[in-house]
Amino acid sequence: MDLKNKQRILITAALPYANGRLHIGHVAGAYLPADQAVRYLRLRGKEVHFICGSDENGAPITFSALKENVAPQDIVDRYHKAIFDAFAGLNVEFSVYGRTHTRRHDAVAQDFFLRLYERGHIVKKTGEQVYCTVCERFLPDRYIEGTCHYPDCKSPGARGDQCEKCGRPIDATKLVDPECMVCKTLGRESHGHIEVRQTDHWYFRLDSFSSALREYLDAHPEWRESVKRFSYGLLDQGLKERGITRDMEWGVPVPLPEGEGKVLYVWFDAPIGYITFSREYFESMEHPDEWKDFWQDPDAGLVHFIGKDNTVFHAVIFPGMLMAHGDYRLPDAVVANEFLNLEGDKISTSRDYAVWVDEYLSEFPADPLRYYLTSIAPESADADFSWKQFQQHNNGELADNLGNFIQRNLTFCHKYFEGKMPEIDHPTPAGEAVLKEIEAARVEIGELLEEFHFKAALERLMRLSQKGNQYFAEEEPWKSRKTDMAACARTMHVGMKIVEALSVFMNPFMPSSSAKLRGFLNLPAAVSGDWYAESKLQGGHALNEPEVLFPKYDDSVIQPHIDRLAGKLNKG
RNA sequence: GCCGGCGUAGCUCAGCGGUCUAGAGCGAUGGAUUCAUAACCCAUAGGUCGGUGGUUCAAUUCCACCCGCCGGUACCA
Repeated sequence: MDLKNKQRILITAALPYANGRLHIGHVAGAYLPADQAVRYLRLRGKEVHFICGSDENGAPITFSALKENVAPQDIVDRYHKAIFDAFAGLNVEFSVYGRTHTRRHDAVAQDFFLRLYERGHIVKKTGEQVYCTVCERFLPDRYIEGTCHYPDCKSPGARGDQCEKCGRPIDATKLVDPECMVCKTLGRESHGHIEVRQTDHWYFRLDSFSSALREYLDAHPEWRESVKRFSYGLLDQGLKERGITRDMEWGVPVPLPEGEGKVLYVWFDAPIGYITFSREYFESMEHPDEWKDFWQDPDAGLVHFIGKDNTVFHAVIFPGMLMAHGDYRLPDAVVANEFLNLEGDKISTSRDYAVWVDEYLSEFPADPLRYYLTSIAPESADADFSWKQFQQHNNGELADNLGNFIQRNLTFCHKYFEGKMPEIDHPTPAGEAVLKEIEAARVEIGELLEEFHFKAALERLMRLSQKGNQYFAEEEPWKSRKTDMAACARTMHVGMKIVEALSVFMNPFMPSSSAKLRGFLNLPAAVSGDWYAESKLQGGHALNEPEVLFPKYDDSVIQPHIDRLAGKLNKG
């Protein structure tokens, strides 16, 4: 995605919906790859800003508030903080983590809406919608249930958007014996008070950008297959006007006189949040106009990281909105991951069938999770998280391969070289080969990361570590140190170069372990701007005392997690 | 229903514009070794590449149909 030639890059990660805790599916989908890209690009000396924040509007938040008998603001305050803390614990470090339920965001989103309105890209239409007379509000289709209106189905439990039984789309206004799920959740009588009422809404004329959007996709053959397939699929079916307003109080008010009691649809305002937060960020940096460099100047880079469920909004609708507005450039890339399952089943927040980040972090450090999630990253197909496999990857790869390689080198230097980097006159041919291998890894890991192939990049890193172990075994420094210290030093000097290189290459994937290792090496932790351009570890350099970098976890700490999830399934 | 994905060694997966005797990691077996988190290193293990048919000199890789899972279907975000 030709980021190589871009010096200034803005990266966004999908805005988490502030209505629940953060789980591993979210992390693997968007935030971890985005964070790794940010860290890598910075190592390459790019100016990178990482934009994210809470998506705080939308109907589900108001329903959560009803359920808990608190204000919607209480809900978003709670989860905004919880999610931010979880990110911090995982070392996912944003330049800014904003929120959308603010006056400022209202203003930015309203301006955006008005611009489209004035340019004729938004039209008002009157339609029928289901209304609950007890809740005194219109309901999203998902929140009513009834009997399927297809004569050959007539199954109960059909939702307003789709019949669970026959799978066909439902016209919510035609459901038989509709039931308000909000009332039901709140323990109220849920039948008999659903009406169909007329209401006005504004629609974004996405259809008028069909050909422009197709050209946009055509210009990006390098995007991931799944994103292209999905987006072209939508275009082939024919785009429709999208309703972008809702009858609610909670959200960004529609900035029109007739818009009383209506707000912008959450998915219209959410991506505009990227713009709001960018502006807030650069204002806080006292460069209030600099956001324009990234949103309007094609020389800068703009990349969105998302989960595949957001593809329609980021690859089609938002670009359409930006086109309609006219002042914006289009994103260079939309990087979407597939879904992460858990122990073979779908992650389900409502059933508490998930690995929550805060829960994980109360017991384990961030890096083993970052490592495992990257090693199974759902880049081209859905992947499956299993605790057993987490344990195996941690113990067998992180600890036994990478950690042990580092450990054996460092302790060897401390035992037989007085804690110093061994001095060397000249490397052996085998040593030369290893140095070339380091350079090859540097280039290849870099290329893979530039193309957002995080899983392959991590595998490449691990192969370097394995190479190091092979070298160590072949050279047998434990023998030469008894007979030929100069030969031993030649071996260890080169081995330590691998350790040093790993300390840099590890950084995007496992930042805190990278920093720790840099500490053992007595090198500056911050390697910003330096993708191992040259070795800083010269002969005689004093090393610090190492500790075990990646401890192993035995069954006693893993099994309870497996049991907990199995319990959730049995009940569900 | 329609659109899309998946089904490859015991397990988890690479392989997605037909060239090698179909690969990797883990697991298993044998060997070597002791610097290291009983770690590492070497060797081996022969899986009808979901099924059937077709195109082709040649298909896991292309096409058709079938079986089994899964996702989307635009007011869930």
